[in-house]
Amino acid sequence: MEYRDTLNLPKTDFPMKADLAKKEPGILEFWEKINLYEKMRQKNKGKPKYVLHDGPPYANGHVHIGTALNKILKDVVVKYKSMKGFDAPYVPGWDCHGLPVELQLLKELGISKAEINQLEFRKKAKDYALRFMNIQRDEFKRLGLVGEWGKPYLTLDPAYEARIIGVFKDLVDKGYIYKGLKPVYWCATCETALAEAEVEYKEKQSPSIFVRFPVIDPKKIFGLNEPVSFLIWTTTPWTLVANEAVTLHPDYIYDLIGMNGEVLIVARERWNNELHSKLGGDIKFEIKDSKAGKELAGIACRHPFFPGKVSRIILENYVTLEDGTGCVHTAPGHGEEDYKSGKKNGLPIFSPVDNSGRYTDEAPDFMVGRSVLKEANGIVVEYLKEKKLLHRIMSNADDYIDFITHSYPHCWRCSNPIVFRATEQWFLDIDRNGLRKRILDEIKKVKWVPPAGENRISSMMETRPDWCMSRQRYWGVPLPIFYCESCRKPLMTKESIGVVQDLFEKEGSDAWFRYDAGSILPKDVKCAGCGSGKFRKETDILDVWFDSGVSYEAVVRSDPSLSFPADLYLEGSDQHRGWFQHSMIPSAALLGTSPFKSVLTHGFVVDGDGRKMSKSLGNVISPEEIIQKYGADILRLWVMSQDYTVDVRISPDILEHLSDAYRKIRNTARFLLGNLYDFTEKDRVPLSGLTEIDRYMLSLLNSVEKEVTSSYENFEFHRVFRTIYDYCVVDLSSFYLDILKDRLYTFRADSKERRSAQTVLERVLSILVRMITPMLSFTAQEIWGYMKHDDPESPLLADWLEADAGLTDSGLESKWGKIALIRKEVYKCLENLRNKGEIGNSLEAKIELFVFDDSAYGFLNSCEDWKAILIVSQADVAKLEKKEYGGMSIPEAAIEGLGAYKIGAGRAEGAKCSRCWNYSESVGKNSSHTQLCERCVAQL
RNA sequence: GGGCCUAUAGCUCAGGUGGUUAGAGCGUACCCCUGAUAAGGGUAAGGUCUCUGGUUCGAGCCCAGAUAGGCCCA
Repeated sequence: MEYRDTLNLPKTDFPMKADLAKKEPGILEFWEKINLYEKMRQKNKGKPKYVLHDGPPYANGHVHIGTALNKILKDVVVKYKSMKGFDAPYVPGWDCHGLPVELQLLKELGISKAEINQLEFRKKAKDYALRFMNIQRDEFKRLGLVGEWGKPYLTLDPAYEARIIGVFKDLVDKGYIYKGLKPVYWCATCETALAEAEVEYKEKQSPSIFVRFPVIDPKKIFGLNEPVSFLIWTTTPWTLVANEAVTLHPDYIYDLIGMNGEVLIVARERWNNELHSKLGGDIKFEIKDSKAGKELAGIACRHPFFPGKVSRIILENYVTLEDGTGCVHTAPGHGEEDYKSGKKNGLPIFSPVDNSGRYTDEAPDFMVGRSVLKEANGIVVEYLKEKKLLHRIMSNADDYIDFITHSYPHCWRCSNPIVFRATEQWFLDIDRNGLRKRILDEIKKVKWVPPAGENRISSMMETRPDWCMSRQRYWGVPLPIFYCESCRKPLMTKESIGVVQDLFEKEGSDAWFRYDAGSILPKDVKCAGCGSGKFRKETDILDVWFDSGVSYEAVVRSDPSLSFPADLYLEGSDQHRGWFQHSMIPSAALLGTSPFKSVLTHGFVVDGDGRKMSKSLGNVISPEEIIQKYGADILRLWVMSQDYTVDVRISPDILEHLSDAYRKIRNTARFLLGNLYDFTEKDRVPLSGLTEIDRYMLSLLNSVEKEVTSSYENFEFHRVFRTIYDYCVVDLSSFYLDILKDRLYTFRADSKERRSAQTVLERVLSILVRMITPMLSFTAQEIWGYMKHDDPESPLLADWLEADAGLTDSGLESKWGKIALIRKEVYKCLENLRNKGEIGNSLEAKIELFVFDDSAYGFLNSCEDWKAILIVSQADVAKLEKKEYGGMSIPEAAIEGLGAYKIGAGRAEGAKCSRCWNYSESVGKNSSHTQLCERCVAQL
C-alpha cells in the first residue's frame, strides 16, 4: 500500500509562478468588466467621504518612474480607505496648458510661434495634450490604479476654463489683482518675451567697467574734504541708465581708500585680492576709514545720468566677494535679483527700453532710440568718461575699459544675446487683506507628512513675492482683461469678466482668439475713464500654475462626488513651491481656508547609489520595463517597500530582491490555499477547542493586523510591507507552517487537530489577502479567486477585517516568545548533529530539555507538544541534579525569568515510520501495518 | 551661493526622552530536506553606525563643521 495516498497533502491550482506580466492584463479586464471602481463607490455610498484630490500631471511624454511612484501611493491610499469603509472617490486629472506642450509642439512643427496662426496653433496644442493624456491614462491603468478614468478632469475642458476665469474674476473683485512691471527675458530681435526654457547660455564678450557713484555730502557723512565715491563694477553698462541703488553686503567690511585726491569705497577683501593692482597700480593709497556694510546703508549718491536723481545704498545678502567691488549696481528694471531687491526696498522698476531693444524717451536725450545691445555701451562709456565717473583700469594699459568673456543668456531661436527688460505684468497681491499672514495661519492647521513640509512651505510663503500671473505665450487660458482703445485703461469688472466666463463655458478659451473685443463685450460697455466704447483684448495668458491651482474650485468644489476641503493632497516634495502654494493662495484669498486638510509629500526617485536619474548617467529605469520584466505588482511592492519621506532608490538589484520578497509572500499564500482545499465553514473549530499554538497564532495575527492597520493609517507604507513580509517569513513559513505540516498531513482529514489548524489558516489567509490588497492588488485578486467564500468578486470590495480583541492573549504571546527562543537554541544543537553527520532531517533526532528549577520545569511541562514544536521525533523534559551537568551539547542557556536549562540532542529511538516519517519504537508492532508507528495506525 | 532634507551591514528597514558585546528580514556561504519542490528548513559570516571636532562619566542618538547626495531657489 502506498501510504503517501493516505496523507492530506496540499492541493491547489494556484500557480507557484506568478507570470505577472502575462496575467495582469487579464485581471485588469476583469476589473473593467465588473466595474470595480463603480462598485467600490457603491459599497460605501453614504459613508463618510475620504477625498484624495489628484494633482494633475503634465500631459506631455510617457509616464516615468516618479509619476508611477506618486500615482501608486495615491492608489494605495484610495484602496485602503475604501476597504476601511470610506467613500473614497479618485478623480484623476491632467494639466494640459503651458510651455512644455507649446515648446514641444513648436519643435515638432519646426516653426516659431510667430509663423503660425494662434487659433490653428492652439488646435494642434490641444490635440497634442489630449494625445498624451490618453497615452498616460493607459499607462496609469496598467499600474492597476482605480479611479474615474472615464471622466478625468482636464484643465482644457471649457467648463474647467470657465472656472479658472471665475476664480480670477473673484480675485479681481476682491482687489487682489494689479498691474505692475517686472523684468522678463526679452529677445529684441524676435521682439518677444522668452521663458526660462527658451534661454540658452553661451559665451559672450562684454565690456567691464568700474563706475563712481559720488556720495552727495561726504563732509557731513565721513568728515572728509575730498570727493568720496562708491565704486561699482558692471559688464552691462547700458543698464546704468536704469540704476536705482547701490547694494552692499551688510556684514562685509568696506574700506574708504584715499588715492589721487579722492576716496573710493570698496569691500576690503576685494581691494586686497584684486582691485589694488587692477585699479591702483603703483599709486600710493591710504585707508581713511573702515565701515561694515550695514553702517553705510541709506547714504545718497548722485545718479550718473540724471542730475538731481539720487541712488541710495541698500543692503542684500546676495552680494558676494567673488568678483566686482562688493558694491553692486542695482537696476530693478533689468534683473531678477535687482527686481526683488527693488520691490523690497521700495525702488521704482525703471526700464527705459522698448520692444526692439532701444532706449525710450525716458532715457536721456542723447540715448533715445539707440540700441542697448549694439550701440549703448560705447555711448555710455564715452559719457561716463567725460563726466569723470569712470575709473581707469591700470592693468589694462591705463584704459577705462576692459573686456571679459562670460556666460550670457541668448535667444534659443535667433541666437542673439537677450536683455532683461521690465514689462507690464499682472500680479496677485500676496499681502492684500493680510493674505500672506492668513495663509501662514492656514498652513499651521494643515497636517504635513512628513512634518518638515510645514516649515518648508512656511518659509517660502514668508518671503515669496507677489504672484506674477501673466505669461507672454500662446497655449493657455487668456487673461480676461480688455483695454480702452483711447485711454488704455484696463476694463476688468465682474461683468466684463463674467461675460468671458460664460463665453468660455460654451466655447472654450479659443473663443478669446476667435472674436474681437467688440463681439465679446456687450454693446453698451463704456470705459470708466474716458467713456469710449472701443476696446482691445489683453494678449497675455495666465500662468499655468493658476490653472492647476484652482482645481480645488474647478474640481473639488464642483464635482458632487467630492467634498471640500480635500482630505489629502499627495505629491512630490517639489510641489511645496508648486501646486500646494498655488492652490493655497486663491483658496485662502477667496474662501478663507486651506483647500487641503493634510498634505503628504514624497521624495524623488534616485538610482541605487542615490544619484538622480539621467540619460547621461544611463541609470534611468522606466515603469514600462519593470512591468514587462516583473509586473506591475512588483513596481507596487517597490513603492511600498521604500521610505518615501526621503529619496527613493531603485536599481536592478533592488528589484531583484523585491522579486524574491514577492515570491515569498505569494508562496505563503499558496501554502495556505493548498491546505484549505477540504475546509468549509462547518469545519471551523471554536476558539475554546483550538490547540494552544493555534490560539497563539490567532493572537499574533491580531497583533500583526493592528500593526499593519496603524501603519496604513499613518501612511507608513514601508512598515506595512515589512510587517507583512516578516510575518510571512518568520512567523508563518519558518515557524508555524513548518510545525503544522505534520498535523495537517498525517492526522485524519476531519480530525479535531487538523481542523483546529485549518481554522487558523483560514483566518490568516482571509486577513493576509486583505492586508496585501492595497499593495499587491493583482496578486490579491488572483488569490481571492482561489478562496472559497461568498464574498464579492474582488478583495477590493471586501471590508477591512478589524482586529478581534477577543483573540488577543498576551500571556500566550509572551509564553510562545520564550518557546521560540528555546526552539532556536535547539536548532543550533540539531545543526551541530547534522554537521557531524549524525542526522539529516530533524525527525531523525531526539531532544531532551533539562532544567534545574521548579519554575523552569513547570514552564517546559506546560507546553503541549515539544516534539511537534521542535519537529523532532522525540522530546522529553526532565529535571536534573547539578552533578549531571556534563556531556551536554551546548552550554546552558536561560529561559527569561525562569532559570537555566540545557539541551540534550541525539538520534531518535526506534525506526522510521514510512507514513509520517517520525521515528518511533512502535514501528513494526502492528501486524497489519508493519512499517507504521502507532499514531499513524490510529489515523488510518 | 541660499532654504529644506538625507547619510546605520551587499539590499530594504528597526534602533521613544543619550547608558551593558548596534538589531531584523533578505541576499551571500555552507548544510539539511525532497510530502509547499524553478518550493521548504537550518547554521554561519557580514557594520570604524559617512568623516572631523565638541558637550557628557558615557553618543548611532545632542551641538558645530566637513563630505556626498536629493528637492526648491539664486
